[in-house]
Formats: sequence, structure tokens, C-alpha cells
Amino acid sequence: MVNESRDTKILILDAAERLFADHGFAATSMRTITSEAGVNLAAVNYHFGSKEALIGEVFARRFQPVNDERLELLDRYQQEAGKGGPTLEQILEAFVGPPLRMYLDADRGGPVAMRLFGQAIGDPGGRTKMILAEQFSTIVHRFTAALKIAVPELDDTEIFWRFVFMVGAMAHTMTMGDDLPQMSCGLCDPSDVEGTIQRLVPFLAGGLRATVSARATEKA
Amino acid sequence: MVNESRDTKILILDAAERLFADHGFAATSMRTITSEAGVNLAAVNYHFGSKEALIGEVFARRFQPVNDERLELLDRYQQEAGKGGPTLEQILEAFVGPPLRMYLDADRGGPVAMRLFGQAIGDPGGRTKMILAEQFSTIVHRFTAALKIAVPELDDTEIFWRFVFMVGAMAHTMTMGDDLPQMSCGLCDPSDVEGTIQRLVPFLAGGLRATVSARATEKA
DNA sequence: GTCTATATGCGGATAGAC
DNA sequence: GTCTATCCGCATATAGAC
Repeated sequence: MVNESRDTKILILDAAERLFADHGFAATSMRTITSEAGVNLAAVNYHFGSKEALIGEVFARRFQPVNDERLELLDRYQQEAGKGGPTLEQILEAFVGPPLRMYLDADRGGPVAMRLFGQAIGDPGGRTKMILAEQFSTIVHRFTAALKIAVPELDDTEIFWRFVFMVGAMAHTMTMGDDLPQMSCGLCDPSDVEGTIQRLVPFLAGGLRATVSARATEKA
Repeated sequence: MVNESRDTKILILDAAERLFADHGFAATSMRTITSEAGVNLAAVNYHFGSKEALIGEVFARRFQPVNDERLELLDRYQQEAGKGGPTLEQILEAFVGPPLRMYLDADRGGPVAMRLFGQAIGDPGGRTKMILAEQFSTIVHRFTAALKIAVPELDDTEIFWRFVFMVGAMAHTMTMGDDLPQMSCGLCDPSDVEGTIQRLVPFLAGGLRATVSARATEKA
């Protein structure tokens, strides 16, 4: 083939994604990426412009489809449910299902991209936070609004706090990824994705339906 | 004072902690640390030996007291409770209370050290994971064991999964730290530490007491 | 589009004067 | 204990031949 740019770009994206997931963004150099990808060092700047732009494209390639699917699922559940709105479990499933199912979906990057997803949520880097804020703002708004209807006894403050707890639980589960079997002495199997979802959704539902402590609000 | 080593060490630890919390470990150079601390570049290697050793001491200074207090609280609750064991809420309070109370405790590093704590849990770096595994292995064993007694209807696998969810919720809450007010449009106030604890503990208790889904275990 | 070669600066670490 | 000066390698990025 005369023009190999498409393959080179993908080779770079794949290698970068793997290395970012394993060692983080700052710790991964373009030399390591191009070496791992089997392409020339200069190719990154030719195809992406800079390391930061590469990070943005690595994110966009994987997070866009997943976030789109989350919104599609939420739309569908809301349409099916009518004015009462979907159940809490449906909302939670639409939120955590697509990201967790990345593990078994090679087209969406598999276990590596899932770990990257979880890691990006907790990344302290100022740049990555900005990129993520855009990618996820619609998600935050749509899902907090849906939760408000499904759990009407919670006020806005309580909804947001519990949303933070929920995101943390999901993100950490994804970040652990393939380290979980070892860390749990073989108890946890992340490749049983539907099992993981069936464990996480009830946990989150139980947390979101918990009675608000009287002391939590007395200062507000 | 003739010997200023104690001050220099502390200046370095403080600056490193702040920069690590803001930008991560890999992204923070020793030049930035010494510049921020107002000490000489060579001082880091003189006092700590290497950057990696510095990270270890930054962790140990903050995490040891907090983990000690978690175990002391758990011990006390277990003694008071007798053979039935402490309530789920007491166990959870002993687990998340001390780390979250770092925010208001200047002697334990305040908001900065709290963010560092949360961030360290999600860090992908191979070295930091090893350091943390030692620092936290006792915590994991003691608290999973206590949870098993407090929620006897959960098997070992379910306990470990829910422990992962719980750690994630807590870690993300700590990582957000002072970014939360802005992200929540002023709804969440992390400086109301006891309020945060009174929100997180019921959430986690609700999650841990949730009924196990039938589908979650059918494959096990 | 791909490569080599290179510009330019920052990275951790150390030697040796004070 | 502190400082300056420096080693040496790796970082991102680019110029220009092919």
C-alpha cells in the first residue's frame, strides 16, 4: 500500500492507549510509544501534532462511543417508562453498563481501554481534566437529572454527593481491571462483566436509596 | 540554627506533597520541588537518596497516622461491641472517617494530603502501587474481616467486590477535594467534613446491605 | 508518509568546594 | 548541611532528505 497513514495512526493510538493505561500519561514518552508501535518517532508529531493532542484523540476514540451508548440507553429507558421515568436500577445500568462492557468488547479497546477510562477520571493532570470535562458534561447533567426523578426524596446537594460516590465506585472498579483477580486472591473475576454489573448496580442502588442522615443536613 | 536539616526535610516533604497532589508523581520534577521549597536541588538526594524514596516518605508521613487511627477506632468499636461485633455503620465510620478528617487537620496535611491520599489509591505507577500495598495490607484484611461479620449474608467474593466499590467511592471523594464546590456549582462543601462523613457512611451502608442479585452469582 | 539527524531544553543524580 | 557546577541521558519537537 502506498499510503500507510491510517495504519500508522492506529498503531500509535493502540500503543499509546496501552502505555497510558499501564503507566499514566506523564510517565509515558513519545519514544516509548513509537517504539512499542513499531513506527518512527517523528510520526506522532506528523499525525497528531503534539503529545497533548495525541492524548485527546486517545480519549475521544474510546470515550465517545461509550458515552453515546450511555445516553442512548438512558433515552430508551426514559421513552419506555413514560412520565414516571425509568427505575433507579435502569438508570444505573445505563451509566455503568457501557463502560464496564468495554472489557469484553475488542472494538472498544477491551480491558486496556477500560482501565484507561477509570484512570482518566482520577487523573490529576490539569490538561486531561479539561479534556474530560467537555467529554462528560452532558453525561453528568443527563444522569443527575434522571436520578433526581428516580429518587425524589433526595435534594440537589444529596444527589450530587451520591453521584460523586457512584462515579468513584465505578471508576475504581475499572481502574483495578485485570489486577483484581490477584488482589482478591482469585475471588473477583472482571472478565465476568455481566456479573460485575449485577453486583455494582444493586450496591449503588442501595446507596442511592439510603435514608439521609439527620446530621448530614443540619449544617446546610 | 547551625543544623537546618530538619527544616529542610520538612520543607521538601511539604512542597513535594503539594506538587504531587496537584500534578501527580511522574509530572513533578525534583527541580520543581526544590524550587517550590526554597532549598537547593541537591538537598533531595542528600536527605532522601532518590525521588522514589522521597515519594515513599511523603506517603509514610501522612498515611501511617491515618491508618493507625483507623485500626484504633476499629479496635475500640470491636471491644465495646463484644462478640456480636460492631455495627456496619461503626466499621464504615472507622474506615472513611480518619482519611476524610485529614481535610480539617493541619497536623495531618489538610486538604492537600487528603487529595494525595485519594490520588495515590488510583495511581497507575508500578512503584507507588508497591509502596501502597505494604501500607494498606493490614487495613484491607482487618476491615474485610470486620465487614464479613457485620454483613454475614455476603460471601467472600461479594464482600471483596463491595470493598472495592467502597474504596473507590471514598478515594474519589478525597481526590475531588477542593474542586468539588466548583464542579457541583456550589452544592458540595468538602470543608464540612462531618457532613461528608454523614453522607458517605449511609451511602456505603446502603450499598453493603443491598440484596445480592441472583444473576450475579449464577456463574460462580 | 516516512525516515535520519538534530535542535534545545529538562530529567535525575553526583562530585567536590565551602 | 549546603551550594555550584556538571555529567549524561531522555524529553518534545522540527528540518529536510528520500
